[in-house]
Amino acid sequence: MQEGTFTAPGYRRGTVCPEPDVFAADCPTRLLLDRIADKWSVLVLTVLGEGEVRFNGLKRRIGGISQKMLSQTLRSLERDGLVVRTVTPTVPVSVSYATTALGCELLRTLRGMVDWAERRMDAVAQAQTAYDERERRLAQAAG
Amino acid sequence: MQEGTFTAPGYRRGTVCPEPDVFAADCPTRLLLDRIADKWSVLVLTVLGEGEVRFNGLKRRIGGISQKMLSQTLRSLERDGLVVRTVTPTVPVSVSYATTALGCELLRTLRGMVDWAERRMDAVAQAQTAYDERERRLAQAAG
DNA sequence: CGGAATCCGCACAGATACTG
DNA sequence: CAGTATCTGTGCGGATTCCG
Repeated sequence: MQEGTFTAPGYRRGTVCPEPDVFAADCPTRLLLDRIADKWSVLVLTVLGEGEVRFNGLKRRIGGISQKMLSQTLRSLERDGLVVRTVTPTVPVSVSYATTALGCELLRTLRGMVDWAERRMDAVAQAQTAYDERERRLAQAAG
Repeated sequence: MQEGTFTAPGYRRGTVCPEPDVFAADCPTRLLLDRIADKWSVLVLTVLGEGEVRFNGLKRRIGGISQKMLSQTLRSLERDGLVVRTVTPTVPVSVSYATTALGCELLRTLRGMVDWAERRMDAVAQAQTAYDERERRLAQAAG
């Protein structure tokens, strides 16, 4: 097993790549991309971009997320240094989450993706209709 | 079931939301986000951003992708109007993929995400180490 | 309130084989 | 070369329960 110069924690497989390359299955950057190119991560970070939010606030805001996935996503984001968790020892305890500077930096590019989805949805919908129509015709022609 | 003004194909659930909102579990934009905030979609589009590529070219370039996932991802991207498929009737047949204008637009924001991952990997790795160390201490203190 | 722990199903992903 | 078809398993994610 050859050693590379580019290693990182959270990187669990057998080989190490000499430089950052998201296209290499075993590169740490690829594993990182797998985590951030994830719908829940994107949504959580986007909400946190609006300001500090508490656990159940996030859960209420993000439709369809389970407590488990929210918990897992938050822990992963915190471990990667993208989110900070703040515990206020009230009764019952109050826990809030916010983006770090690093998370904020990433968030700028994620926001572009979310905005694009909301802005271009109609164009995508048209493309889908056209595609489905073509498929339908082909299937019919094939009989 | 109330009708909204904002509907779209590929939208299969019971309710319809009146305006684009990625935080609503049943909004078409949310379903779109689920598809593009996906590691394989991001990697495929990123490769295609470099120019027209054939099926096996993509497969070779993207480490760890199975032919099934590549095929599914490409079909989904094509249906959403982000990618065009071109068949050249040679023997054997040659099929190449490229981004559409719409896909190119999305790609600009995706590239930001990929670049960020490669650029900030070291900061993330540091955060992970610190987090794991904190966890280790807490676990030890708890005995 | 903010989780952790447990159980469990099924959809998704991998592997393999086959086809035009 | 560029896929489809089929099978199989497994781990993701939902539901539920319990705790500080």
